[in-house]
Amino acid sequence: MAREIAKAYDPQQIEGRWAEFWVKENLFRADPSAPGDRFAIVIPPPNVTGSLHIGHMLNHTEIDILTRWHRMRGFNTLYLPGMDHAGISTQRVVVKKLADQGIDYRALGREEFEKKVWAWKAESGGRINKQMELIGDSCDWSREKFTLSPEYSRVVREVFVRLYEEKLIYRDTRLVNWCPECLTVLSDLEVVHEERPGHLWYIRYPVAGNSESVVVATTRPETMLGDTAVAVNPEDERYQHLIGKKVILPLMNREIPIIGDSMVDREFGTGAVKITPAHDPNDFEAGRRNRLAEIDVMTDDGKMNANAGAYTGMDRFAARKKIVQDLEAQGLLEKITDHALSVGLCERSRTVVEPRISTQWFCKMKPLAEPAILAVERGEISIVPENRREEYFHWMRNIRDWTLSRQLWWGHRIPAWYCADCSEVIVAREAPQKCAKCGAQKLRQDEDVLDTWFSSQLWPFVTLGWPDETPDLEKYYPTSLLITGYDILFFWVVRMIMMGLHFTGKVPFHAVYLHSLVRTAGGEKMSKSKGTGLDPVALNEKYGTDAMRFCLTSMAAPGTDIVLSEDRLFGARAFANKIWNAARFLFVNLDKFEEGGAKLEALAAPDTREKAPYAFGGRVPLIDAWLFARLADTLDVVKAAFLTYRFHEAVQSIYQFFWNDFCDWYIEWIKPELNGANRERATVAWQNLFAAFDAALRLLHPVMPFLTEELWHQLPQRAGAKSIAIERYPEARAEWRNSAALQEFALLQEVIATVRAIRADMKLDPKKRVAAEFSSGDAKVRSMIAANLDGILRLALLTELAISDVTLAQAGGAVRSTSLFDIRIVHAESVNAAAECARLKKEQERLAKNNASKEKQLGDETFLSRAPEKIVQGLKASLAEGRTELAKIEERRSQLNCS
RNA sequence: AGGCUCGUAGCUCAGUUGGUUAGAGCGCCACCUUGACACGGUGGAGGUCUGGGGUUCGAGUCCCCACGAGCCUACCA
Repeated sequence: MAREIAKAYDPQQIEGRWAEFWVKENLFRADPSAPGDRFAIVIPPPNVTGSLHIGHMLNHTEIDILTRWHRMRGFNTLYLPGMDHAGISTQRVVVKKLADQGIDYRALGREEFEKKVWAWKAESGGRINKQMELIGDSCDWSREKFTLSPEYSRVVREVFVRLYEEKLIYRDTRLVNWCPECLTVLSDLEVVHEERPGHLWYIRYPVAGNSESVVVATTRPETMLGDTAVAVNPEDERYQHLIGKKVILPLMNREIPIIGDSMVDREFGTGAVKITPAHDPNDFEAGRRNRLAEIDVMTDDGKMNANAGAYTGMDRFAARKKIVQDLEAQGLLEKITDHALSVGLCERSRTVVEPRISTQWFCKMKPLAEPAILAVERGEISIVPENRREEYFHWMRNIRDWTLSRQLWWGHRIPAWYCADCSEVIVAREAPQKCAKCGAQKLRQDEDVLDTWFSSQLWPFVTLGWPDETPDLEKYYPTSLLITGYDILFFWVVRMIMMGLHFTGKVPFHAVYLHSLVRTAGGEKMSKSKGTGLDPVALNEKYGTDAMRFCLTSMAAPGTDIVLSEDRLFGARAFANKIWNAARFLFVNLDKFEEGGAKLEALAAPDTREKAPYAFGGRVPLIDAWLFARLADTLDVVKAAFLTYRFHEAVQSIYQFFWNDFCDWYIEWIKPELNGANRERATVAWQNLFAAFDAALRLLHPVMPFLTEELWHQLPQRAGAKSIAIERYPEARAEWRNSAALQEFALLQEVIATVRAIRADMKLDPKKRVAAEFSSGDAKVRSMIAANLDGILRLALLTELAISDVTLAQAGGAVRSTSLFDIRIVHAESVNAAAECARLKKEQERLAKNNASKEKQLGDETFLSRAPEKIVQGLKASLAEGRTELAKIEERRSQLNCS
């Protein structure tokens, strides 16, 4: 039967098919009652704001690699998918979509708007699930969860009520971050800071009742309309006499007191500060300390309100300009200096955040943080990379209360009701019928919703069934590992740890691996809103999903960010193609072999692959022993690397094994055997080739699932088997390890490379076979060469290789030497003496320099007495080799009469 | 303001506890359109590891300073 396989790998032809197959066959369904150690991982739920970006691709690839790897190694594996309703982000997306259609979402009303968002959720969520399917996520779709599903909401209310009852959630009026565009309060984390050039305006406030005045400096003049005091440091002699007096607030003509407060830095500005309790966090504190009035001068959308006198109705920044002008006109503007300041921006809208006084719900964090700090200190949760652990501690030890409520419509409605009659606040799991205090039935539920992270923080246990004691919770909680980007360490990871400990008494996961961010060429974080994001699906179409997975992980060294480059993608695609063609080689030759009448299926049945490598004539051929030894080494490296999240190391080691060892050496070496006249030898070669290729595919499968699945199904012995994804991962077997074979084959490689180098130097016809001589003083080396002569002759393009123990250095012709052996090509034409002399001179200088530095070190008494014996011996051996080589070079030079 | 990370070949990046001749991919040069693969093969050139100082028998690797790049945290008007 002739197999049809395309010459070049075309991922588009096969990926979609397998993606569908994995879903349809339900291959990744978790079974808590099945045997096997747990490997459970919950997805960091993507936001339903649109589609997955390149960062998700990296995240999912890492998760999926480890999941597939564990699954193949026999673990009871769960990869739980799902999505986050992403309150503010999603609401913004839908509001904008509606606005583009000329619809004001507020006019729509809450209920209608929510319907629109649910429709959007269906669309975006569907797209995301399709993307996940296409990038190969091997998750259990039957367990998909959503943070705003009715079941999830029930648990969110439960948690809110419990925390309220424990007095960890409370309602308070304080200064909060307000976004005038999103029209909601924000937590401190949702405010990003940006350094911007600005000014410091010095404004003169006249003292009431005399001719004195106080000059204050401010970066936000418009807030002066809400000033309720001027503060000076009580120790400051310049102002001491004014404390207790009053100033007249310019523009407003209001008298406000001069107070003493030690918060004032005498060195900064003028040493006198205007106090605006309703618009500045410091001033707010000062105001409360000194019982000052709090005057809010702005509206929700950032305009000046009725308290702003003549400026009422103006935009806050327009008001700033006008106020400065007016002050100047009145001669009250003392001076203006440049002043760089960091402004707080809304993470989502990039609007300047306005500090405002507002009544909101808060969560007390200190008591929750303490056990979470302990858990990490005790090592119950490991955080990788190490430096993030320190960030964790720093953050947790300085944690502040969390503003929970949001003035949005999309989210979990706060389960609090207010009595219209007695103002009682009722927090309950279900809507109460009447006021618990006065019995009135006029109850109004809080309009606000919860910060989206309030629900996400419950993700690891709610998705497994908590608060019910489900088999899933029993088996898979705590989960094994969390993989996510370090940018949401504080938003999400720390909160999950706190909530997990608080509500389940257990850590939510045993390890956290925080991966890199994918950045633009300029080093910036990729962002859709800035247009610098990359669409993974488009890239996958161009290069193949496997190549993308491979490329991203090959660059994912822990602790460093990734700058995705086109070059790397080319390389990854080439690798996929290389494997494809290695398989093609196999299939094409298999056809020829099968025409010879062998029953290969029987020889290479699945259970026989474990017995490889097979022997021929009572002995495993060197090439096979060597390949399996290399495979064992590779498996060791891969295992160690995956267990420490060093994806790049694992992937590079696989690459090296497949391309260099398997393709460049193994396949090239065994070519003649496969279809050779000796059927018995050919059969063994095929058995070993199959076993090796089969193992190599399984080795690669977690990284490149599509390609390996496709090729694995084309292997002849796989006809009845379902998927490589549920095959056993190869284990580095003891009998594969073979350091003698590794050493011996390395010698052959060196011999072949040496001949090739001489040939290239001499510019011999690349197709012409020539005769050569080999010499070594080491009998073992000579016999190893003699035993593998056929392969050497073929790969080095030689007609013969005469073996002797006479050094060839002083012989004529083209000689190249190492400390172990000499090789001479027997060639009628003379060597280009000048070129050879130049090459030898360079070698000579290099060796002489190296030897000299080693001699110097070995002559150093302190080195000899302090360095470990192993190092000293190694250096001595290396010097001996260097000297032998140098001697040979010098001999050659004199023999060639080099100057 | 504090903290963190990075600065290694033309480019993009590896380099685990300090140890003998610092690696890979791409690009480059030469040759090879060979029956798995030109998304290929063979051979080769090319870094003294940003700069300075220190610890050490020994430093790309540890410490200090400087310069450059990026990130995070922060209520100095």
